[in-house]
Amino acid sequence: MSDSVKEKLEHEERMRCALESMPSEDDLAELAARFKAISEPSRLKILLALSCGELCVEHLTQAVGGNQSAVSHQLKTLKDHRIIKCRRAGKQVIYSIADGHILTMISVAKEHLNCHD
Amino acid sequence: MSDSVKEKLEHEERMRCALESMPSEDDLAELAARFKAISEPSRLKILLALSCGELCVEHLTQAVGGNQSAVSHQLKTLKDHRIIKCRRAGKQVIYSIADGHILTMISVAKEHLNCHD
DNA sequence: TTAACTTATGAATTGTTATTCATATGATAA
DNA sequence: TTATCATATGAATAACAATTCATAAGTTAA
Repeated sequence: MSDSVKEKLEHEERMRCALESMPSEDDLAELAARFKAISEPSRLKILLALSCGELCVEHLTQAVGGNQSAVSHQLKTLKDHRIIKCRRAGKQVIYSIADGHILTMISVAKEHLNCHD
Repeated sequence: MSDSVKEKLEHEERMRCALESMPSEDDLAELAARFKAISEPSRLKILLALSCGELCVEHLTQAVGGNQSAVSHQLKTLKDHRIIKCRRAGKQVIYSIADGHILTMISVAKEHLNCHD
């Protein structure tokens, strides 16, 4: 079999893989929305801060250096997409990273920074 | 030491961690921009397709089911952020995932889908 | 139950990003 | 060198998201 024919077969095999393993439009939209929730500097800052452990809104506001209202909106966005979760402790609401997958993402992202580029 | 005092100290320790480990504004902006590049349904679709192996533009266009121009713009965005890379093979340009970190991200994302939520 | 504190929300403005269409560029083969 | 195929780009419109300000809602202590 010639190289170019082999290559063509390989490409077809990959296309099959790509088409078969493609998630549904709904799953895809949700996944994309979750990435988008992470992909905003202030919200990413919040997540990096939370990767050290749970924090209340006031502390998060200090950590990201914004104003309280903005941070609260950002927290809502992250919570709506189940990137973070929260619990109440008296007057305060304490936020934390929702699950291990998200933490892995944030860690990989951090690594990426410390890598070289 | 009372529990509430212990907790307060813990929070202060976390704040220190959060503030100290926070990347520079530039790094943060770049990281966020890279997440944003991933966080669009068509671009995510492209990346999921490429996680099966390299593909040319025409095949990618079929895989994401869009039009050629749109896909090309999306590829440019991904390439500009070094999420994907490309090589030319005759008339065709063949795209692939840029590095292992990105592939890990995509894999974690896929897992997340197959998990339960 | 009122005052003080912490967090959340709605609405408006402003800023960003995606998609489309038309066309340009780059590569090959006749 | 021209015709054809594959991909890229610019400019415009259309869709979306972020930030701010004002204010509301929950929680505690006096």
